[in-house]
Amino acid sequence: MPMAPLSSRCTKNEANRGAWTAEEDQKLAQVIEIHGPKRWKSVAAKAGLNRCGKSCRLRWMNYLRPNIKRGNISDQEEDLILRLHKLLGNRWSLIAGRLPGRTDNEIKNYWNSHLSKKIKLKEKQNRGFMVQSEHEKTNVMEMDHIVDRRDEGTSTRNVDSQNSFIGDDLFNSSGEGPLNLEWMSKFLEMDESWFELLHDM
DNA sequence: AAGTATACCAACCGCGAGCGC
DNA sequence: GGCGCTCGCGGTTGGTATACT
Repeated sequence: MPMAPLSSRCTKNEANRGAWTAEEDQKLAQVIEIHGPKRWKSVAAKAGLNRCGKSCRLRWMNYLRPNIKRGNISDQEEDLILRLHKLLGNRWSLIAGRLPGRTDNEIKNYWNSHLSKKIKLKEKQNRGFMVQSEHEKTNVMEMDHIVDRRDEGTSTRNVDSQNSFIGDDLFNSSGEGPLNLEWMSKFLEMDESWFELLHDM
């Protein structure tokens, strides 16, 4: 396994690791307020933090940034995550970009700890396996609730079939290779209206 | 009450892309 | 064009909280 470039790794001098303290948060926020969220290495140095720039960036992006929403992901947001994931796969930053106030890390965690399990259980149930625990039952019921809402109304169905088409097109890409890159770039340049459709569903 | 298993999530790691020199 | 630096992304780890036995 080739080593990553030295510049991408935290050095021995940047020894402070683990959970951030309130004091560190405050120092970081102060420096960013003055210098802006860029040049993370120098931000870390200016703040007098024994942390690498990467760590500072992550802390800012996931916790200290203004307008961050934390916890309590709503049904609507969950629904949107499911749809976007179906469409985009594990493109967490893109998905997060469509959920104001949510971070890629939070969505990734939410997916890994909640949604992926729910989906597996749903598939298990669809294959005819018994759902045994109360926890499993709750998960399946929640998935049913989301699917039911998605299937309400003809306009929803129409949009859903459009999504399916887009998703299939996106991931099948004329049968060769994992992605149609030309299509993907067009998709990423799409205006907001298509995503508003997702919100309205 | 104590030990163990599981769930959750903050933080770290490695990699690749973009940019400037 | 090559090199080094910086940034952003997605995968993974590890600590803590909670549930279960």
